[in-house]
Amino acid sequence: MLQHPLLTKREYEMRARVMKALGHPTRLFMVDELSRGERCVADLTEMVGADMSTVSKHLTLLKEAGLVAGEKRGVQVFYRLKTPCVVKFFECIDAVLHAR
Amino acid sequence: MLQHPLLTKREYEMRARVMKALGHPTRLFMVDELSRGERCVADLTEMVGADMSTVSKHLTLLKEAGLVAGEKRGVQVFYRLKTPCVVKFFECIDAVLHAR
DNA sequence: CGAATACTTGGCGTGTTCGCCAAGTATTTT
DNA sequence: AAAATACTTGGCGAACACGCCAAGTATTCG
Repeated sequence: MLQHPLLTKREYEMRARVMKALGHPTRLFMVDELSRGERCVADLTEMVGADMSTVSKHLTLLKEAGLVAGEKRGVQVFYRLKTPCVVKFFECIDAVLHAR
Repeated sequence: MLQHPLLTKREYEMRARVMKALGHPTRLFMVDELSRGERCVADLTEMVGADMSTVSKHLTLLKEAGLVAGEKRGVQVFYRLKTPCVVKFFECIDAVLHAR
């Protein structure tokens, strides 16, 4: 990374942060689910089967990575996928998995 | 994840493992570099600027995730990218980053 | 205003990741 | 066979991630 970096160190760090955000089964599930439409935290919590605080933290992490956005409507917060291209990752990942 | 999972829990775990492997700046750099052609560990070590043992462990992790393959030739080990489609992730990631 | 609902945030224990150093293996060279 | 090169593996401390519970905030409803 010292000599002739293709990108800067900081750029790789930023990219890594996005990939890291997707590196958890629960967050991957939520992204998959959000690709079908917006969901509120309570719905996701029920689907995931964890504490709501845990789900909320996962969503915060995804939001900080720039992958989702949340909008408060009344007492609920609805999350949606900001960058649907992420869904295309899955095809490639499955190719990786099947090639083993 | 309990009710009506789009995929099984295990499938999300397997996918997460692949994404996790890409969730580190050094590994992301190496994948990027390997997309240009095979490289031996010493070359990558010099580029990354870390201990060779560290780089070797990163490569092992990428290999276990199914992303790269290593081939020993003489005293060197050359790594190559097994699934070039991973490179396409970067476009989307940058879209995510620029959309913030 | 008080209670209820839907979330977020703080804190904490546990487990995982990451980096280096040191030691081990394998291949080539002398 | 000994030395050198190119790795890999083990071990260890520091930092980070993850889960739950408890407490806090915000909005709505009676």
